[in-house]
Amino acid sequence: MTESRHTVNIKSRHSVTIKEVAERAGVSLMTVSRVVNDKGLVKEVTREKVQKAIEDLNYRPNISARRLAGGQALFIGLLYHNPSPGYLTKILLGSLSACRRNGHHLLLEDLGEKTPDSEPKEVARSLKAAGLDGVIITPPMSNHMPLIKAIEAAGLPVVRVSPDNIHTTKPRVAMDDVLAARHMLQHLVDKGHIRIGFVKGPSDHPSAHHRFEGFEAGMAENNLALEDALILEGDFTYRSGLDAGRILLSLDQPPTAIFASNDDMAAGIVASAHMLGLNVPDDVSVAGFDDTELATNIWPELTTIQQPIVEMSRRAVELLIAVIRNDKDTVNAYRGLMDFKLMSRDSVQSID
Amino acid sequence: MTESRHTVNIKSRHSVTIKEVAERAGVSLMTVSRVVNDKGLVKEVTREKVQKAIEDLNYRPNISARRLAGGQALFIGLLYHNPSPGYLTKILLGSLSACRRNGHHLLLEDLGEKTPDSEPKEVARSLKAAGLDGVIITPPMSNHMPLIKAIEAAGLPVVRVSPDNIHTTKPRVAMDDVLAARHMLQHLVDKGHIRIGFVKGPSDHPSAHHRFEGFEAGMAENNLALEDALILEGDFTYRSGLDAGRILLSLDQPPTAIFASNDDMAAGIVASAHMLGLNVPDDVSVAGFDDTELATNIWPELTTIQQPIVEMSRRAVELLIAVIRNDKDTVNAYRGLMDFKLMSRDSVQSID
DNA sequence: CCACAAAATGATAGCGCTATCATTTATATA
DNA sequence: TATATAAATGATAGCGCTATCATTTTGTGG
Repeated sequence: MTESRHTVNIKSRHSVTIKEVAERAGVSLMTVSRVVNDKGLVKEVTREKVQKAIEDLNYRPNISARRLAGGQALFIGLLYHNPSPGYLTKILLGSLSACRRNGHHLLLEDLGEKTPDSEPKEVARSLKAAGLDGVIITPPMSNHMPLIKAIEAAGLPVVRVSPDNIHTTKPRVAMDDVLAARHMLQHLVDKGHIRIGFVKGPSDHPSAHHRFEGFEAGMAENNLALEDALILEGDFTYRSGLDAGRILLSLDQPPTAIFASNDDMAAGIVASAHMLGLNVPDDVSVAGFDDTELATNIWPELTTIQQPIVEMSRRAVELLIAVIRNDKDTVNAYRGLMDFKLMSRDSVQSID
Repeated sequence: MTESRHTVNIKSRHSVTIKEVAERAGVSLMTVSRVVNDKGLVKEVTREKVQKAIEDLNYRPNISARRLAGGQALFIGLLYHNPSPGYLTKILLGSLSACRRNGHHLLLEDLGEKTPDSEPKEVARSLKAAGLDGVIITPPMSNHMPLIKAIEAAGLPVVRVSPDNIHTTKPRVAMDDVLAARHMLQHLVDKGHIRIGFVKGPSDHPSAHHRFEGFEAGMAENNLALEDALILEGDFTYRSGLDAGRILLSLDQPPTAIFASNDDMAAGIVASAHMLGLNVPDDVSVAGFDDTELATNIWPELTTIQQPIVEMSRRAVELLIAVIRNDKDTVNAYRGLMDFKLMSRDSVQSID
């Protein structure tokens, strides 16, 4: 903050226009616009003069004027269907942030009211009729192929968030569940656990396969044999975790650690341990997946895999813009899978 | 959808302008604008003609143009600090919806990075400098009086969401915790419960007082005596619910129902019951408050009080706009407390 | 110094709509 | 019928900015 700034009557965000900056810097409107938009073709001396005027006047561009004049504002649809609130929050934060930065509109579309199973074509048509330029589809609808095909057939570009087929060549944003599950398994092995139980998600759910695949790969890497009695299947609910935990912890030789395919089931397993008078993590360590709100609500807090949801949704917006703009460089730059994070908390400990 | 619509080449949302509607309806731009904005001074016959043209062409106003021309777009700051994700989601959905409908900008401000306890004036100054027209403050910051006073002193109108002092004459949006708690207590009594335990929130938290006040009032209305041993204090965490549940359920005469001041503690009480080999709700009914995600994640699902958060945040935006516009009628219309909803689920049952 | 090309800068119409003032039409009254 | 008033409609400048074309400045080579 320069001293001269305190003598300027700053009324509101919209009072300082590009005209005033131009006058103060002694250049034209267009030169200010070029500086603001990093357009090049501006001499460094001139640029510095303009930058100073911008700072002195606390100039902020008027987004509405930019959009109207530039005619470049896109309308991006974000489709969701019964997400967990924690997941939707992060999706919203990331996508809103990316839209704001790029001067685009984000329109939320809750498919819960639309019974998408019945009429994919009708949904696609109404999205098109709403004037959307492209669509981001979040789980679980990111795996609903009839709907996706209908939207693409309607001529709308689509970016999918965490589709089950992460190897698709179509635009998608995802992290690697297999690698993340291997990482968690390795974490348990590094803590000395050898006898490790695993609770799968529902077999009709491909992400459940990916997580199990990572568990299997990690066991193989550590030359640990899979034992059928230690591998059960749940349905991603707390109740199914309760049931699985009761079975695993009642074995003659119970596991010293249990890795559940999501946090809800992990929380149910913790509750089962407590029902059986066991202490977590002293008697059994429990790990989850997803880092939902539940993971830190219960006691002890869960060790789990955190998905970078905010960053994924931000990237989904940027990828969709690149697709719409036919910006192949950016599309290619975003092919990679995103990093996850292992959140080590109180539900896992080393074997003494 | 009329038949004639299918013969129109609809390119995108921005292709149909007010000019095209005017031509089709045989009126001026301003007449279309008046119809679109419900401005009055338009004959019914003319209005119908314009409406038909709007529908035929699927005209949608260009928000950027409206904001730029109208010069009425406000920048509304939404301040939050470590909210639960479920809470923030609903706040976002409601406030975004209200902002979109009114053509205003919503700017999110996460106070978590700003250590608001240290510099309320600095926070207020930066909000003002960002060009905001007004601010919505969500819990827990809606009770941070130094910050609120600093923001008001900086000349920014403030609307608080769920402040602890719901009787304040300053603009706020809230529901009645006392009445809601009375309602839940009555629900338990109507189910035949007489011996009812209560777990308070932390005594330095005014909403905890309100909920206890409602419990007390409901007990008095039903001529039920308060028994000290049945009333404990937790700190709104799952762990404190575990502890309180263990104590209450180990009494010589345990309660037949326990009402916890929030869902986290209620979930901990359910876990304690399970640890003690008790069945919920057969052996003890458990009720919570807030209807957080946790309430339906655990098993059995909690009977609880649901706050109308989406509607509250929508109203907060509209109230703030009314304050900024000095629209006293609307400000007065929004003085009332908002309705809650009792969500009756599996954790409470009648005494046989 | 001159000619030419490239870089830098400037002027302005227009983006879609609305606030405001001007004009036209309809209605009421004498 | 004439006049005044109210209701309804229309014309247009301008909101803040950018795409585009025009003009000026600078740098290079002969």
